Amino acid sequence: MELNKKQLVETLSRGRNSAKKLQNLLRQKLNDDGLVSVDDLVSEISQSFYCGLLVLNSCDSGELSRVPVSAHLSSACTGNTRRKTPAPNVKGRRGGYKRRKTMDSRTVVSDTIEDGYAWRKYGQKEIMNSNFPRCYFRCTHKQVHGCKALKQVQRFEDDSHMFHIMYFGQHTCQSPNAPSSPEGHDLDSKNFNHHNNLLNCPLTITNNHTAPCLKQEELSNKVSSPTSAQSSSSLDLLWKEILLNEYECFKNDISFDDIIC
DNA sequence: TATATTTGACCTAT
DNA sequence: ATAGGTCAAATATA
Repeated sequence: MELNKKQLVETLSRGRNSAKKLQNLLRQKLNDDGLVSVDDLVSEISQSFYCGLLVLNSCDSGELSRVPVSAHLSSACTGNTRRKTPAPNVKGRRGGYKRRKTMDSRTVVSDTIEDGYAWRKYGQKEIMNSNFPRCYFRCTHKQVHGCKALKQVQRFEDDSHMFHIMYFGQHTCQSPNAPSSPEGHDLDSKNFNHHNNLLNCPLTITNNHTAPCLKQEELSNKVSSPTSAQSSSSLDLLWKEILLNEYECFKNDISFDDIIC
């Protein structure tokens, strides 16, 4: 594990440096119209790598802290009082829970919890050694279509803009809001080279020990058309370098659960 | 009124 | 014993 962590630190560092290079390159090449959104996106990429490094470092130092829960994820603490009287004893009516295995799960690092699907929140928990609560969602169409898709969202420790999102199970519903490439459908590893999609893709990690995948999400509304800014072969090379860095993590069989202590 | 959210209680795995 | 995942009553909102 120690060796894996070292490899991960090196890989993330290289990825972050590559993103920085790309950012500098874009600043030279783009006009003012395209600069803002693309620049923001590259900053996010760089920030993602930085977050990963921070998480690793915080694991090493063992630093723990408790800070107030963010209002964004936890509007729970609004002072509203609920259940003035204790709930009746319902022991015996519940049971059958199974702690979920991490297999068949997918992890997404994104700056938004939106993914095009309709989710219904069913729980929230304070997590040990974590500044932010973990929120639990299930598909809104569970009742109608029996859709078993689940989602957990937790904000990153050291960066209030990024979310660690874990998906469990596949969407079996036909949600009208569902994106064309739902998160439940892992892309083939061939798509790793499809750089036209990459500007819009937050980092996705699968736990089923298959090839890494990338996910199309709604960051598309934040960035200008990738094709307009990617004619340069040097840009292609930089993107490939960033993606190869990501791929190396999984070639070495490092799962995200290993990173998040 | 229907649907969604909040949150304490309950349950299982470790 | 504890942490994390889920349930479900109470409450909020459209």
